Amino acid sequence: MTVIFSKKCEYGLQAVLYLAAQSEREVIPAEEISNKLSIPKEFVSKILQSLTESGIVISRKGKSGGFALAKDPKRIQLIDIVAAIDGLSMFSSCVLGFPHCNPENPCPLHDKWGELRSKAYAMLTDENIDHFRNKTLRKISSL
Amino acid sequence: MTVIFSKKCEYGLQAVLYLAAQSEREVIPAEEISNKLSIPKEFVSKILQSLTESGIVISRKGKSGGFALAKDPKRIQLIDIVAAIDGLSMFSSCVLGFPHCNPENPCPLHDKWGELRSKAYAMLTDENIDHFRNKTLRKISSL
DNA sequence: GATAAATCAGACTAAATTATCCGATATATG
DNA sequence: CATATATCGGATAATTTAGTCTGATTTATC
Ligand code: FES
Ligand code: FES
Repeated sequence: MTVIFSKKCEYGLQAVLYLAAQSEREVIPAEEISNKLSIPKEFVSKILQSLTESGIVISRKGKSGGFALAKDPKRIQLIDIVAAIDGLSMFSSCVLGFPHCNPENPCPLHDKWGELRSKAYAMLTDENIDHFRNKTLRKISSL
Repeated sequence: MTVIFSKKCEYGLQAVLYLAAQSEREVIPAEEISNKLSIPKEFVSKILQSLTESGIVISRKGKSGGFALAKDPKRIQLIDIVAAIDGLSMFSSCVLGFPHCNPENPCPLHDKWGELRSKAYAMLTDENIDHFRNKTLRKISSL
Protein backbone atom coordinates (compact mmCIF):
# COMPACT_ATOMS: atom_id res chain seq x y z
CA MET A 1 0.00 0.00 0.00
CA THR A 2 1.11 3.51 -0.80
CA VAL A 3 0.19 6.38 1.49
CA ILE A 4 -1.95 8.63 -0.67
CA PHE A 5 -0.37 8.68 -4.13
CA SER A 6 -0.09 5.81 -6.57
CA LYS A 7 3.34 4.28 -7.05
CA LYS A 8 3.55 5.95 -10.42
CA CYS A 9 2.88 9.31 -8.82
CA GLU A 10 5.35 8.74 -5.97
CA TYR A 11 8.01 7.91 -8.54
CA GLY A 12 7.06 10.91 -10.64
CA LEU A 13 7.36 13.23 -7.66
CA GLN A 14 10.71 11.78 -6.67
CA ALA A 15 12.05 12.00 -10.19
CA VAL A 16 10.96 15.60 -10.72
CA LEU A 17 12.40 16.60 -7.35
CA TYR A 18 15.59 14.88 -8.41
CA LEU A 19 15.69 16.88 -11.63
CA ALA A 20 15.01 20.09 -9.72
CA ALA A 21 17.91 19.35 -7.41
CA GLN A 22 20.36 19.19 -10.35
CA SER A 23 19.64 22.65 -11.65
CA GLU A 24 23.11 23.40 -12.96
CA ARG A 25 23.30 20.28 -15.12
CA GLU A 26 21.92 19.71 -18.60
CA VAL A 27 19.70 16.70 -19.11
CA ILE A 28 19.80 13.63 -16.86
CA PRO A 29 19.46 10.13 -18.32
CA ALA A 30 16.69 7.92 -16.98
CA GLU A 31 19.26 5.37 -15.96
CA GLU A 32 20.85 7.70 -13.44
CA ILE A 33 17.48 8.48 -11.89
CA SER A 34 16.68 4.79 -11.85
CA ASN A 35 19.91 4.00 -10.02
CA LYS A 36 19.79 6.83 -7.53
CA LEU A 37 16.14 6.42 -6.63
CA SER A 38 15.87 2.63 -7.06
CA ILE A 39 13.06 2.87 -9.55
CA PRO A 40 12.94 0.39 -12.45
CA LYS A 41 14.54 2.19 -15.37
CA GLU A 42 11.89 1.48 -17.98
CA PHE A 43 9.22 2.51 -15.53
CA VAL A 44 10.66 5.87 -14.54
CA SER A 45 11.42 6.46 -18.18
CA LYS A 46 7.76 5.93 -19.08
CA ILE A 47 6.64 8.21 -16.28
CA LEU A 48 8.96 11.00 -17.39
CA GLN A 49 7.81 10.55 -20.96
CA SER A 50 4.25 11.13 -19.85
CA LEU A 51 5.35 14.20 -17.93
CA THR A 52 6.83 15.66 -21.09
CA GLU A 53 3.36 15.54 -22.59
CA SER A 54 2.11 17.48 -19.57
CA GLY A 55 4.77 20.11 -20.17
CA ILE A 56 6.54 19.55 -16.87
CA VAL A 57 9.75 18.03 -18.21
CA ILE A 58 11.49 18.03 -21.56
CA SER A 59 13.60 15.29 -23.07
CA ARG A 60 16.56 15.09 -25.39
CA LYS A 61 16.97 11.94 -27.43
CA GLY A 62 20.16 10.28 -28.54
CA LYS A 63 23.59 10.02 -26.99
CA SER A 64 24.01 12.17 -23.85
CA GLY A 65 20.28 12.72 -23.94
CA GLY A 66 17.95 12.55 -20.98
CA PHE A 67 15.35 14.54 -19.10
CA ALA A 68 15.23 17.99 -17.55
CA LEU A 69 12.63 20.34 -16.17
CA ALA A 70 10.65 22.09 -18.86
CA LYS A 71 10.60 25.39 -16.99
CA ASP A 72 11.97 27.34 -14.08
CA PRO A 73 11.62 25.17 -10.95
CA LYS A 74 10.18 28.25 -9.25
CA ARG A 75 7.21 27.82 -11.56
CA ILE A 76 6.53 24.15 -10.84
CA GLN A 77 4.56 22.94 -7.83
CA LEU A 78 4.15 19.39 -6.57
CA ILE A 79 0.45 19.56 -7.35
CA ASP A 80 1.32 19.83 -11.04
CA ILE A 81 2.89 16.37 -10.99
CA VAL A 82 0.05 14.90 -8.94
CA ALA A 83 -2.52 16.43 -11.28
CA ALA A 84 -0.70 15.01 -14.31
CA ILE A 85 -0.39 11.48 -12.93
CA ASP A 86 -3.09 10.68 -10.35
CA GLY A 87 -5.41 13.54 -11.15
CA LEU A 88 -7.12 15.72 -8.58
CA SER A 89 -10.18 13.61 -7.87
CA MET A 90 -8.89 12.76 -4.40
CA PHE A 91 -9.51 16.37 -3.46
CA SER A 92 -13.19 16.18 -4.26
CA SER A 93 -14.04 12.60 -3.31
CA CYS A 94 -15.52 11.32 -0.08
CA VAL A 95 -12.90 9.83 2.21
CA LEU A 96 -15.29 7.03 3.16
CA GLY A 97 -16.10 6.26 -0.46
CA PHE A 98 -19.66 7.57 -0.46
CA PRO A 99 -20.68 9.01 -3.81
CA HIS A 100 -20.34 12.76 -4.30
CA CYS A 101 -18.62 14.35 -1.35
CA ASN A 102 -20.89 17.25 -0.70
CA PRO A 103 -21.20 19.60 2.29
CA GLU A 104 -24.98 19.42 1.98
CA ASN A 105 -24.84 15.71 2.59
CA PRO A 106 -21.76 15.16 4.67
CA CYS A 107 -20.52 11.77 5.75
CA PRO A 108 -19.47 11.41 9.39
CA LEU A 109 -15.87 12.38 8.59
CA HIS A 110 -16.62 15.15 6.13
CA ASP A 111 -15.75 18.13 8.32
CA LYS A 112 -12.55 16.77 9.78
CA TRP A 113 -11.46 15.38 6.46
CA GLY A 114 -12.24 18.64 4.72
CA GLU A 115 -9.69 20.43 6.89
CA LEU A 116 -7.05 17.80 6.30
CA ARG A 117 -7.74 17.78 2.62
CA SER A 118 -7.17 21.51 2.28
CA LYS A 119 -3.98 21.27 4.28
CA ALA A 120 -2.82 18.44 2.05
CA TYR A 121 -3.64 20.57 -0.95
CA ALA A 122 -1.74 23.48 0.57
CA MET A 123 1.24 21.21 1.18
CA LEU A 124 1.37 20.60 -2.57
CA THR A 125 0.77 24.19 -3.65
CA ASP A 126 2.34 26.50 -1.06
CA GLU A 127 5.89 25.99 -2.27
CA ASN A 128 7.44 25.60 -5.68
CA ILE A 129 9.84 22.73 -6.19
CA ASP A 130 12.89 24.99 -6.19
CA HIS A 131 12.16 25.52 -2.51
CA PHE A 132 12.69 21.79 -1.89
CA ARG A 133 16.12 21.66 -3.52
CA ASN A 134 18.31 21.38 -0.44
CA LYS A 135 15.98 19.00 1.34
CA THR A 136 15.90 16.81 -1.74
CA LEU A 137 19.69 16.79 -2.00
CA ARG A 138 19.97 15.77 1.63
CA LYS A 139 17.43 13.00 1.24
CA ILE A 140 19.00 11.67 -1.94
CA SER A 141 22.46 11.56 -0.44
CA SER A 142 21.07 9.40 2.34
CA LEU A 143 19.66 6.72 0.06
CA MET B 1 -8.72 6.07 -7.33
CA THR B 2 -9.81 6.05 -3.74
CA VAL B 3 -8.83 8.87 -1.42
CA ILE B 4 -6.69 7.20 1.21
CA PHE B 5 -8.30 3.86 1.99
CA SER B 6 -8.65 0.87 -0.31
CA LYS B 7 -12.11 0.14 -1.67
CA LYS B 8 -12.32 -2.82 0.67
CA CYS B 9 -11.59 -0.56 3.61
CA GLU B 10 -14.03 2.13 2.50
CA TYR B 11 -16.74 -0.52 2.25
CA GLY B 12 -15.75 -1.96 5.61
CA LEU B 13 -15.98 1.44 7.26
CA GLN B 14 -19.35 2.16 5.66
CA ALA B 15 -20.71 -1.24 6.64
CA VAL B 16 -19.58 -1.01 10.25
CA LEU B 17 -20.97 2.52 10.56
CA TYR B 18 -24.21 1.15 9.13
CA LEU B 19 -24.31 -1.57 11.76
CA ALA B 20 -23.54 0.95 14.48
CA ALA B 21 -26.43 3.10 13.32
CA GLN B 22 -28.89 0.21 13.80
CA SER B 23 -28.09 -0.37 17.44
CA GLU B 24 -31.56 -1.42 18.51
CA ARG B 25 -31.84 -4.19 15.91
CA GLU B 26 -30.52 -7.72 16.06
CA VAL B 27 -28.35 -8.88 13.19
CA ILE B 28 -28.50 -7.33 9.73
CA PRO B 29 -28.24 -9.49 6.62
CA ALA B 30 -25.47 -8.65 4.14
CA GLU B 31 -28.09 -8.16 1.46
CA GLU B 32 -29.62 -5.18 3.25
CA ILE B 33 -26.22 -3.54 3.64
CA SER B 34 -25.48 -4.27 0.02
CA ASN B 35 -28.71 -2.62 -1.10
CA LYS B 36 -28.52 0.41 1.14
CA LEU B 37 -24.86 1.14 0.50
CA SER B 38 -24.66 -0.07 -3.11
CA ILE B 39 -21.87 -2.49 -2.38
CA PRO B 40 -21.83 -5.85 -4.20
CA LYS B 41 -23.44 -8.31 -1.81
CA GLU B 42 -20.82 -11.03 -2.00
CA PHE B 43 -18.12 -8.46 -1.51
CA VAL B 44 -19.50 -6.77 1.58
CA SER B 45 -20.28 -10.19 2.91
CA LYS B 46 -16.64 -11.24 2.55
CA ILE B 47 -15.43 -8.04 4.15
CA LEU B 48 -17.72 -8.51 7.14
CA GLN B 49 -16.61 -12.12 7.42
CA SER B 50 -13.03 -10.94 7.71
CA LEU B 51 -14.06 -8.40 10.34
CA THR B 52 -15.56 -11.17 12.44
CA GLU B 53 -12.12 -12.72 12.59
CA SER B 54 -10.82 -9.38 13.84
CA GLY B 55 -13.42 -9.39 16.59
CA ILE B 56 -15.17 -6.26 15.35
CA VAL B 57 -18.41 -7.83 14.19
CA ILE B 58 -20.19 -11.11 14.90
CA SER B 59 -22.34 -13.13 12.55
CA ARG B 60 -25.30 -15.39 12.87
CA LYS B 61 -25.78 -18.03 10.23
CA GLY B 62 -29.01 -19.42 8.89
CA LYS B 63 -32.43 -17.94 8.45
CA SER B 64 -32.78 -14.42 9.87
CA GLY B 65 -29.04 -14.41 10.33
CA GLY B 66 -26.69 -11.60 9.49
CA PHE B 67 -24.06 -9.37 11.02
CA ALA B 68 -23.88 -7.14 14.06
CA LEU B 69 -21.23 -5.33 16.05
CA ALA B 70 -19.25 -7.62 18.29
CA LYS B 71 -19.15 -5.11 21.13
CA ASP B 72 -20.45 -1.83 22.45
CA PRO B 73 -20.09 0.76 19.66
CA LYS B 74 -18.60 3.06 22.31
CA ARG B 75 -15.66 0.67 22.34
CA ILE B 76 -15.02 0.60 18.58
CA GLN B 77 -13.03 3.26 16.75
CA LEU B 78 -12.68 3.74 13.02
CA ILE B 79 -8.99 2.97 13.31
CA ASP B 80 -9.90 -0.59 14.35
CA ILE B 81 -11.52 -1.21 10.98
CA VAL B 82 -8.67 0.44 9.09
CA ALA B 83 -6.11 -1.58 11.04
CA ALA B 84 -7.99 -4.80 10.31
CA ILE B 85 -8.33 -4.18 6.57
CA ASP B 86 -5.62 -1.86 5.21
CA GLY B 87 -3.26 -2.09 8.15
CA LEU B 88 -1.50 0.86 9.73
CA SER B 89 1.54 1.06 7.48
CA MET B 90 0.28 4.30 5.93
CA PHE B 91 0.96 5.96 9.27
CA SER B 92 4.62 5.09 9.19
CA SER B 93 5.43 5.26 5.47
CA CYS B 94 6.94 8.12 3.54
CA VAL B 95 4.32 10.09 1.64
CA LEU B 96 6.68 10.39 -1.34
CA GLY B 97 7.44 6.69 -1.32
CA PHE B 98 11.01 6.91 -0.10
CA PRO B 99 12.03 3.92 2.00
CA HIS B 100 11.74 4.22 5.79
CA CYS B 101 10.07 7.48 6.74
CA ASN B 102 12.40 8.70 9.41
CA PRO B 103 12.77 12.10 11.09
CA GLU B 104 16.55 11.70 10.93
CA ASN B 105 16.36 11.50 7.18
CA PRO B 106 13.30 13.48 6.24
CA CYS B 107 12.00 13.84 2.71
CA PRO B 108 10.99 17.35 1.61
CA LEU B 109 7.41 16.81 2.76
CA HIS B 110 8.16 14.97 5.98
CA ASP B 111 7.37 17.76 8.44
CA LYS B 112 4.17 18.93 6.85
CA TRP B 113 3.01 15.42 6.18
CA GLY B 114 3.83 14.40 9.73
CA GLU B 115 1.33 16.91 11.07
CA LEU B 116 -1.35 15.84 8.66
CA ARG B 117 -0.70 12.22 9.40
CA SER B 118 -1.23 12.68 13.13
CA LYS B 119 -4.39 14.63 12.50
CA ALA B 120 -5.62 11.87 10.21
CA TYR B 121 -4.80 9.37 12.92
CA ALA B 122 -6.64 11.49 15.46
CA MET B 123 -9.64 11.67 13.16
CA LEU B 124 -9.83 7.88 13.34
CA THR B 125 -9.19 7.55 17.06
CA ASP B 126 -10.70 10.58 18.79
CA GLU B 127 -14.25 9.35 18.58
CA ASN B 128 -15.86 5.97 18.94
CA ILE B 129 -18.30 4.89 16.27
CA ASP B 130 -21.31 5.40 18.51
CA HIS B 131 -20.54 9.10 18.24
CA PHE B 132 -21.13 8.94 14.48
CA ARG B 133 -24.57 7.38 14.74
CA ASN B 134 -26.71 10.35 13.84
CA LYS B 135 -24.42 11.57 11.12
CA THR B 136 -24.40 8.10 9.62
CA LEU B 137 -28.20 7.89 9.72
CA ARG B 138 -28.45 11.22 7.97
CA LYS B 139 -25.95 10.23 5.31
CA ILE B 140 -27.59 6.86 4.68
CA SER B 141 -31.02 8.36 4.31
CA SER B 142 -29.63 10.62 1.59
CA LEU B 143 -28.30 7.79 -0.57
C1' DG C 1 29.80 6.89 -41.93
C1' DA C 2 29.99 3.78 -37.95
C1' DT C 3 29.08 3.32 -33.28
C1' DA C 4 27.24 4.04 -28.88
C1' DA C 5 23.87 5.81 -25.90
C1' DA C 6 19.79 7.70 -25.21
C1' DT C 7 14.42 8.52 -25.73
C1' DC C 8 10.08 6.80 -27.79
C1' DA C 9 6.13 3.87 -28.84
C1' DG C 10 3.62 0.09 -28.24
C1' DA C 11 2.85 -4.54 -27.05
C1' DC C 12 3.26 -7.53 -23.51
C1' DT C 13 3.55 -9.69 -18.72
C1' DA C 14 2.97 -9.82 -13.71
C1' DA C 15 0.87 -8.73 -9.57
C1' DA C 16 -2.52 -6.73 -6.76
C1' DT C 17 -7.08 -5.35 -6.10
C1' DT C 18 -11.85 -5.78 -6.85
C1' DA C 19 -15.66 -8.64 -7.65
C1' DT C 20 -18.36 -13.00 -8.60
C1' DC C 21 -19.80 -17.84 -8.28
C1' DC C 22 -20.89 -22.08 -6.16
C1' DG C 23 -21.51 -25.58 -2.98
C1' DA C 24 -21.58 -26.60 1.97
C1' DT C 25 -23.39 -25.67 6.37
C1' DA C 26 -26.15 -23.54 9.84
C1' DT C 27 -30.61 -22.10 11.76
C1' DA C 28 -35.40 -20.08 12.33
C1' DT C 29 -39.88 -21.29 11.35
C1' DG C 30 -43.91 -23.93 10.21
C1' DC D 1 -38.74 -33.00 9.22
C1' DA D 2 -38.94 -29.76 5.29
C1' DT D 3 -38.04 -25.41 3.66
C1' DA D 4 -36.28 -20.96 3.16
C1' DT D 5 -32.68 -17.88 4.15
C1' DA D 6 -28.50 -16.80 5.90
C1' DT D 7 -23.21 -17.14 6.50
C1' DC D 8 -18.88 -19.62 5.23
C1' DG D 9 -15.02 -21.13 2.41
C1' DG D 10 -12.70 -21.61 -1.52
C1' DA D 11 -12.12 -21.12 -6.30
C1' DT D 12 -12.37 -18.19 -10.08
C1' DA D 13 -12.94 -14.05 -13.03
C1' DA D 14 -12.32 -9.21 -14.19
C1' DT D 15 -10.08 -4.97 -13.74
C1' DT D 16 -6.53 -1.90 -12.53
C1' DT D 17 -1.90 -0.98 -11.46
C1' DA D 18 2.89 -2.02 -11.83
C1' DG D 19 6.57 -3.38 -14.43
C1' DT D 20 9.16 -5.46 -18.65
C1' DC D 21 10.60 -6.19 -23.35
C1' DT D 22 11.62 -5.08 -28.04
C1' DG D 23 12.52 -2.56 -31.93
C1' DA D 24 12.67 2.05 -33.97
C1' DT D 25 14.54 6.55 -34.01
C1' DT D 26 17.45 10.27 -32.63
C1' DT D 27 21.88 12.38 -31.69
C1' DA D 28 26.91 13.01 -30.00
C1' DT D 29 31.30 11.54 -30.89
C1' DC D 30 35.13 9.39 -33.17
S1 FES E 1 -18.98 13.38 2.21
FE1 FES E 1 -17.38 12.15 2.97
S2 FES E 1 -15.70 13.48 2.87
FE2 FES E 1 -17.31 14.75 2.15
S1 FES F 1 10.47 10.74 5.03
FE1 FES F 1 8.85 11.25 3.68
S2 FES F 1 7.20 11.47 5.03
FE2 FES F 1 8.83 11.01 6.41
